[in-house]
Amino acid sequence: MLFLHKLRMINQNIKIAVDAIVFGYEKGTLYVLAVQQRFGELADRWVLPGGFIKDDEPLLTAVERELKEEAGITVNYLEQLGTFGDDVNRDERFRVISVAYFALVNPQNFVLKADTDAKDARWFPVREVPQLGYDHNEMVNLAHQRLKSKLTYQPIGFDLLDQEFLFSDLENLYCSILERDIDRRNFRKKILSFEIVKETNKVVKIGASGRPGKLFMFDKPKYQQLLKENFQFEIRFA
Amino acid sequence: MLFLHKLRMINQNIKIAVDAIVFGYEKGTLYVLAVQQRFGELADRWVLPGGFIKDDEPLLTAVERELKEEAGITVNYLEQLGTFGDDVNRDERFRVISVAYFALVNPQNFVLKADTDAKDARWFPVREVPQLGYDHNEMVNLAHQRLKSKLTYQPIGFDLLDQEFLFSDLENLYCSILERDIDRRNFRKKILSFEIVKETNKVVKIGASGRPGKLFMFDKPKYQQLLKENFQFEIRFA
DNA sequence: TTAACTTTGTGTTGTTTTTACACAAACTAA
DNA sequence: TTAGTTTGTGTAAAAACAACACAAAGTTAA
Repeated sequence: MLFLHKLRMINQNIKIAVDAIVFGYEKGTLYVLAVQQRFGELADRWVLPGGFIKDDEPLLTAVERELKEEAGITVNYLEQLGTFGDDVNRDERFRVISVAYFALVNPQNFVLKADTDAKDARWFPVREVPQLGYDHNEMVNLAHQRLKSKLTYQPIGFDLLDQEFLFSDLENLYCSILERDIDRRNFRKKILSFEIVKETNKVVKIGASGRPGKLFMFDKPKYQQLLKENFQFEIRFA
Repeated sequence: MLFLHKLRMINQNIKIAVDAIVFGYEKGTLYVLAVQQRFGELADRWVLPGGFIKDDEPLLTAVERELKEEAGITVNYLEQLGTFGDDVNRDERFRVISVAYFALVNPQNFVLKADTDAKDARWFPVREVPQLGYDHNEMVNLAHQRLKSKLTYQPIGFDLLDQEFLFSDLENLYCSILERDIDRRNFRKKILSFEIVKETNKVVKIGASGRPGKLFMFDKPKYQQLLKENFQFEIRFA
């Protein structure tokens, strides 16, 4: 940290922003949220939701606020991804350092309402994200990698699903995000062995064909307790 | 990101700093680098090396510069740890958001020379780090956890050792940092199975007793090549 | 009502990986 | 030359993983 005698010399001209990479998942496709700028020379350009933080505002609060303002959503999972500040010209106007956040929403929050600040807010399939402003495509890529790797060592997939889900939903989520085949029996065995999902006694049929399936839920309290006991979630499949 | 019509409203009063948690390792003990502030009301207080970034300076450059200035060292490994900006009063003077970096040095760089800005620079055993200024103890804890977990899935331990090392050095490093016993035979088998360490043909005796051992080296090019081929480093022991 | 189709649900076996474990070789110091 | 220290090495039992197929419960259409 700087020392007091230097204080007078501090005259930084750098702004701080937050940006969020929000993932949503539906029927085998992973989506990323982007918003369209409303004003300025660069209006109409797609970017990640985000914005400058206020002087007295914690970083996390700023992200949550921007997500509300620009897309009208509340996320299910939120963690810091990383801070982008090595490219001094990443913003064309003046120097901005941005703290990027990684977020997941479940389908309940999948409905968007572009609000005051954004002209539009849309979900893009992660493979079809258009060119975004600033270094936001880089952020998306980094977040996408993070999602893939976290999926294997943290039970984070549940945050992309409804509270109650079919086992096949979970399995398809893993298959499609990790882009590999998974043996249904081994997957089920593995997940159940952790004892962090509990079976409801509801049975539903989804598509209009096939045998109805049981609904399951993530048992979060149980998971948190297991964590204290040195439990390690991990999924690795051939 | 903010939109242009709002530009006039941006008048952030927040400063940005970087801080580094630098780990060194010697003879079974893990050390963290701290510096003593030289000036100001809070002189003499121990803190992590770091400081404010310059307007046109990439974050990484700023950390490297501060490490040079305050402790006269160059690190062996450097990555972003996280950004601390949720506690609006983490700095008692005014709002500072700090990007924390995680760094490793090898014993060559273990010699410190407190330079212009710091009164003193010292290695503290990680278990005996004194109370530091700001939220720096939190940073140390987070970095310590990161080190422990990274050790198991990235060949990062080599960055804490001399370029040439005995197998027992590596083993002891793992034992002491992860705080668990490791079976010497299984460990050696595992590491060798990755084929990322090569044997030199030097043989040395270190302490003045016992059978001399071969020196080994980390084969970084080989490792980087294996990475491209989907190689996964991983160490997990009972 | 039955046959064809779709999706859920379940066990076993062979293979690979992990764990546990002990003794000889090379040197030093007394 | 004996006792002490550190390096170096193999095997067997246990656990985890991978591969694999068929019956049950429903729908739809002939």
